[in-house]
Amino acid sequence: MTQQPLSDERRPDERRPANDGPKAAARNRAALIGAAREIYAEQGLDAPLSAIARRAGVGQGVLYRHFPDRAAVAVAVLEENVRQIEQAAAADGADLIQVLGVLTWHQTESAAFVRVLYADGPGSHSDAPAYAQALSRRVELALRRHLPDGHRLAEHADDLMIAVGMVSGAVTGPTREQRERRALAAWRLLGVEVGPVRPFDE
Amino acid sequence: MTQQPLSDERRPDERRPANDGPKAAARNRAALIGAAREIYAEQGLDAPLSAIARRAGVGQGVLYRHFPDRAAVAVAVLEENVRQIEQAAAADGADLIQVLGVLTWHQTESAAFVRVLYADGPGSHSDAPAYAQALSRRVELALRRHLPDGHRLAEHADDLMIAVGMVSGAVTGPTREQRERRALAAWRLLGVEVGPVRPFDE
Amino acid sequence: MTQQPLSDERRPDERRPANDGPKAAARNRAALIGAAREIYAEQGLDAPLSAIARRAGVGQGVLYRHFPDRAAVAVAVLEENVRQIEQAAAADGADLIQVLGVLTWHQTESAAFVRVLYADGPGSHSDAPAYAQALSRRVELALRRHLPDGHRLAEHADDLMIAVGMVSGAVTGPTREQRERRALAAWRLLGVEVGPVRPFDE
Amino acid sequence: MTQQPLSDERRPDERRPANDGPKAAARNRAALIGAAREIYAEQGLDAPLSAIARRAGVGQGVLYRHFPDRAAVAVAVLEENVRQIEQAAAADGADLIQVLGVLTWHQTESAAFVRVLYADGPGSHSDAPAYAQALSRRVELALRRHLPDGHRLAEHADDLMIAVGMVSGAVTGPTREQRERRALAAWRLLGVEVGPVRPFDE
DNA sequence: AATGAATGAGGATTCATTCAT
DNA sequence: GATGAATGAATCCTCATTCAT
Repeated sequence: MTQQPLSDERRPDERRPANDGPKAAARNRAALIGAAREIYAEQGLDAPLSAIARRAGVGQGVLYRHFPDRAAVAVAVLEENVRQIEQAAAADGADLIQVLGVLTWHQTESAAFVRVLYADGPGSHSDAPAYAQALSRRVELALRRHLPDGHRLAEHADDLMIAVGMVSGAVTGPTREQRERRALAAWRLLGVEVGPVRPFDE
Repeated sequence: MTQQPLSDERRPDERRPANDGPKAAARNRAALIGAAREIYAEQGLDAPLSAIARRAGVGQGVLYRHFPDRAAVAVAVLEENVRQIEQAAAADGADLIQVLGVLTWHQTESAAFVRVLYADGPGSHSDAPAYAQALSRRVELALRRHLPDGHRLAEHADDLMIAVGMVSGAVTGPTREQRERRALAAWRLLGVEVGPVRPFDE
Repeated sequence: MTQQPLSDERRPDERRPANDGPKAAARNRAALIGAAREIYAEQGLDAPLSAIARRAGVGQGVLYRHFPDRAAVAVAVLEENVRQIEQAAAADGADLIQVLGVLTWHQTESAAFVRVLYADGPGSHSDAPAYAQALSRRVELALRRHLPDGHRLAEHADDLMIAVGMVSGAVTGPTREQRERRALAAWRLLGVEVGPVRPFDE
Repeated sequence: MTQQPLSDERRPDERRPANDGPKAAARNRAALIGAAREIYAEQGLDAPLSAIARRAGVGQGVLYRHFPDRAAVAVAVLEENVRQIEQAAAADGADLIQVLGVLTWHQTESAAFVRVLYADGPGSHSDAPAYAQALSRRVELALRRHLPDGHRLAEHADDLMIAVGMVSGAVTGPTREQRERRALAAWRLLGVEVGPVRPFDE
């Protein structure tokens, strides 16, 4: 996901055996989400769905079997991110600093992350905003669980998620490294300490 | 621009005879920029160009006569915003607080403002990012002109524009009022005072 | 192919159900090439691609699935012609006179034949001239295979294909019969004997 | 006409004074024909009319004042060529060889020459073929005037103009020099002697 | 359950032609 | 008469979505 694939082609290492047994469905779903994550990072959220199916090495029909519409794909990608953040929050000895590190990782991984999570302004076709909002809530809960009472972001109710949005807003640039640098600068401007920026893969 | 037009139709009060001769050119250009501003606010930057032409009450060809491509339209809209910010910065007795108020107005006016100005990440096909960057620079200069030496955002070179990006990131929501509330909360979290949020119209 | 269809409409006898599955692919490709051949003969090479798709009884997308661009369609049509010439050259007991007859048939069939094969002058935007040149070479080889050493067109290296171009240049007129008459006159002026002008179908 | 202009821009040396006196009309007509000749050579006969007007340094309306439709422009260009051929035929001491040299010059100058003169096959929208046919006749008369009785091309009635078409068919290639070489090879294959290939400018 | 071809609507773009100034 | 802006029809091209196999 970090290394940029060079083409739209199905990559050889993802070729699946001709085994079409019952486990294929779950495998396809996972392949689609992974492919979508890559394609989104490369082409943005408006990438053609056919590109995602191709990258996943499945037919277009399979994509529709698993996801009713375009938004559902994006949300599924996002859900994985959110689950990682929740896992980071639930891990032994987790604290806000650690969890923010994982959150920041995902913010810098793909601009898509943000555009889905906060897409409720003008321009959102609002087909699946409800679930996106639920995901936003889950992120908030994971963070708030470790938010000390006197923390800068604990003063007003909305401050926590506004800060998350702010950091996302600061995240621009062609490389992940540059985006991480800007994200960290943003947290610094907010006076908030952040742990190592990395995915959660216990 | 703030009040939502009810439909995509050409509004009756803008109907004009088929051909007003050369004098219509300037008028049409202005109408196109105004229409684009509205359409962008309503539908986002990916709105069909035909919708902009229709809203402006002109044929599609006129749009192409004035703007060679999609990006040129967005940049033209943005340029007006930037010019207002520059004028605010050049006004008598202007200070950072006033200028930030005008900047914030435009940030809350349209998500487009930001997506163009900071669109350099993956997903931007930007053929005209150079000019967008120039606009970004002009905003920075206008602000920096009033940035006192000991200011929070004067410490690191990038802090100023990162902060601008952060506030833009915080700006979501369906109504301008809600977006303004979030923008102000963002500036507060940054510890930066902002003047009245309003366009600059001397 | 020789008889002129009366209209651009999809002909009833070619109407097919909406989706015949994968097997339709080959059939559609053939239908497109056949339709293109007709349309080119009627309207010239600049005919709208939509007309070809309509004549073939398929959607526009199918055309783009099979042929990446306008030139690819023309080349596919041409390739069929060239293949016939090659087959005529490879047939038992073939001689130059026979092969020239088949070549001449295709020259009189459609002006398109020539314009693609020799289109390298100003006005050709040719993105795919390379393949067209390869086709030209294949025609040359098929002819040269039967070109006796002392033949009029064996003197200079370019004479053979210049002669082919010359005959094509002579071929004008609204009916195939008239074009054939002129083609034969052209070969006579060149002092070259030509066999019966007919397609090669074993 | 021979040297390739580098751009579509109006060339400085064709800038006309602001003098809009009565002689402007004739001057504009000439400028349009010259511009059309260049544009046809560069872009082919399907070039946009706007490019011709721009190159001529006049508004689009002027083009329509002088020429009712697209074909009329092409025919006007062609007429100049034909007139030169006629003048060459009428010149003192002219013979077939000289006149064919002038004809060949125009054949190599622009593929357009031919496409108009012989465009009566499929693909011609036949709006102005009558006048084109008249031009063709004028070329034929100019040549026939010097055609000796026992000449190769005097045997059958159509041979003369078929030969002209044949040479045009041989003329391909990106540079005039290459086209001239092929034209001369074509005349050689026809057993016809040709004089120096040059325009007629007594 | 998977495949990938086909459909067809939607949007981009280009020009011929008109016409107010 | 000249200008060149505006119109709008025509064409290109791309996908989202369906569906026979």
